[in-house]
Order: sequence, then structure tokens, then C-alpha cells
Amino acid sequence: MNKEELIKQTAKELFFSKGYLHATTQEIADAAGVNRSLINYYFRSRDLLFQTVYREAVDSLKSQLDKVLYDKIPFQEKMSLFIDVYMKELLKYPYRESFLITEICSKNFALKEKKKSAALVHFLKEVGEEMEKGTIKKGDPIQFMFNLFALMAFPVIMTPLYQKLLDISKEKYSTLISERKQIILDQIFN
Amino acid sequence: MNKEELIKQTAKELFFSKGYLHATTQEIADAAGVNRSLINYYFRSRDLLFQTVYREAVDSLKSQLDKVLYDKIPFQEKMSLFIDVYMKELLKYPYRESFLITEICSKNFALKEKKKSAALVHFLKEVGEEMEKGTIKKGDPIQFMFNLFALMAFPVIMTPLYQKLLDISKEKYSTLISERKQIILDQIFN
DNA sequence: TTGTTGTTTAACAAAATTGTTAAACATTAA
DNA sequence: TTAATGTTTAACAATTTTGTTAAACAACAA
Repeated sequence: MNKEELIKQTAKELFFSKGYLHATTQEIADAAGVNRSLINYYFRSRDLLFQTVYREAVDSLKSQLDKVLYDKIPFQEKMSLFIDVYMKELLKYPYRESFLITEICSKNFALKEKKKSAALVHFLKEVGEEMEKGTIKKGDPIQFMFNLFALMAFPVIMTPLYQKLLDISKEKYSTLISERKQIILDQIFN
Repeated sequence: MNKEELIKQTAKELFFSKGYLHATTQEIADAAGVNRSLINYYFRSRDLLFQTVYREAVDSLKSQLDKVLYDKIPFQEKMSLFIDVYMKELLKYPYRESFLITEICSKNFALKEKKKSAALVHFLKEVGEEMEKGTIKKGDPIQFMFNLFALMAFPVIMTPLYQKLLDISKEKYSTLISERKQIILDQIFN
């Protein structure tokens, strides 16, 4: 892997997987096993590395989810697939959501997502239709979306805290998380 | 208010309410309207201010929740009250959870909560009993707890991101959040 | 008054972090 | 080979952030 890519991957690892949001350029360089100046050579500044990595992460997640949301398969299947895809990403990058939130707020981050994504609109519409059909309980589709993402993301995001609080092993916690897909589906289609 | 308290409150405001986790001592001092040296005078170091503020926030939340959990009232009422208390705290300090997570991980934070809190054990036991009674759906009480906290916390935590993504006003978002109590209760006791 | 204690400030020192520069090195095309 | 281009490094400079110190200030008791 070329060094530019290596630096990006390492930064993602540190930021999104290990939750080390304050990582300095030196720490990133060390973790990647490259000279610190290379970060400046390829990305000019720390902030630009940030933005590059952030954008790649968002775009990657978005394109994966969009593909599922536009899929022409029955709603129930679609939800099942959606949970698979999103939770897989969550487990890979458990701190990405936290990262986005804190970065968006601290710096007034340039997040380009200015208007509703088309895929999101499409999804909310489909949810509304399924409510009409009676497949899922009637209500505000946005609240349905809130529930769905909350049930998927929160227990993963809170892993380190919950593991301590509940005093359970990593393995036990993994099992709990892996059981969640079915639990969520049960909640949605009851 | 004396300056020591003022500094703590301002730090909490910046960290937990405004999500400005990287706030420097100078920024905290400015926000509090005090000389930066006062922070060192009262707290020795930035890190100790961190820890003080963190501990106070955790303790305050915990004691509030514990009180509800030990309350001898019907389970349904208890859940209603619990949601009120926790969501009020969430709206006051929407970034506290994110803060805890990122801080726990980046620094290997000294969080004293070594063993399960008694209140938590008590709550999980009560949930199990209610499952036996049939008040709520049978399952792992821990998963019930996951669901409950997820449904309460996540949409609040994600406010800035969701507001952008959904392209809705602050007021509209507040309305959505205020509707959640009933939605959560419906989910739990269906 | 004087002395004592606690509070507040500016100035300084130290440390950490970032960004730049110039030179060394590597690769490849002419 | 030489020249050209791109990559990598160490050394340096600049900046930011933190922590310390000594002095000024305020309140108040002896």
C-alpha cells in the first residue's frame, strides 16, 4: 500500500475504530510507521487529513446504505439487509458517529450534506407506504427512522461504557450485539 | 457564584451542552470571564478540572436515576418517570454520553465504576419479573435496557447531524424529540 | 495599624504540536 | 550516463497551550 493510503487508513483506524479522536500528527505517523512530514507532504495540514478521512468515511457509508435503500426487494428483506450492512460498518468503525458529532460541533465543520439525500427521502416514503399497508405500525416515518438507527447504533457506540457498567466480558458483549439484529426486526415488525 | 463553581459550570456547559470537547483552558476561562490562571489555582491542571467535572456529572446523573429505580411504584409509572428524568438530563447535556465515550477511550480514563451498580442490578431484576408477569415482552433484561436507553438517547445525541440531514428547523426537531416519550412507552408496552 | 490568609493577575518558562525548508534519496525517461 | 520528477527525511521555526511564579489585591482578625 502506498504511504498516502496508509496514512489515511491509519487515521481512520485511530479516529473511528479506536476512538482516539485527539491523535496528534506524530501519533498518526507513528501508528502508520512513516515520517511525520509525510502527512504534510500528502495532506498539507492536519486539518486537511481530517477532512479527507471524514469525507471518505461518510461517502463510503452513504453509498453502501443508498444501494440497499434503492434495492427493489420486499420491505422486510430490505430492512434485514439494511441492518446487516449498517451494523457491519458500525462494528468496523464504532466511533465514527461520535466523531462526526463532536467534530461537527467543535469546529463548524464543512459538511456538504446541505439538503436531504434523495435516498433518505425515498426511504421515508417507502416507510410511509408500508405503514399504510399495515406491515409496520403507523406513525411518523422520521420517528421510525430514529428508532431504527437508535436500536442499531447506540449499544455499539456505548460498548466501552456498558461493558464496564455491566461488568461483562468482551465475548459476552459481542454475543449480545450479534443478537440484536433479530431483536430489532422483532421490534419493527411485531 | 464563587469562581471555582463558575469555572466548573462553564466547563460543563462547554463540554456537555455545547459539545466543545477540545476547549482549551483559555477558552474555558474566557467563557467564564475569569483569568486563566484561576483554573490552575483551583484545579492545578486542566486534566484535574476534566476529572472533577466528569465525576460530578456522572454522580449527579446516577443519583437521579437511582432514586427513580428504587422507587416503589408500579413498573409502568416507573418507566414513565425514568424517561422523564433521563431525557431532561439528556436535553440539558446532550454531549455528555459522547464525551464519556471518547474520553474513556482516548485517555485510559480512571472511571471508578468497577462493579455493577446496585441500582442497575435491582432494575434488571425488576425487568425480569415484569417479563414473567407478562407486562413486557420476554427476553434478556439487558437487551431491554439497551433498547430503552438507545431509544431515549440516540436521537438527542445525533441532533446536529440529523437536523442537517433531514433539513428541518430547531423547533420541528424539538417537537419530534418531545413526542418520543410516548413512542418509547408504546414500544416497550405494546 | 499590622499581619495573615486567601484570591487574582500579568509575566514568564516549559512543553507540545504544527508547518516549512532544504537536502538526501529513489525511480525512471531521455 | 544525466536530468527530471517524485518521495522521504532531519532540522528548524513558529505557534499554541499549558503550568509556574511572584507580586498585587482584598478581606479581615489581632
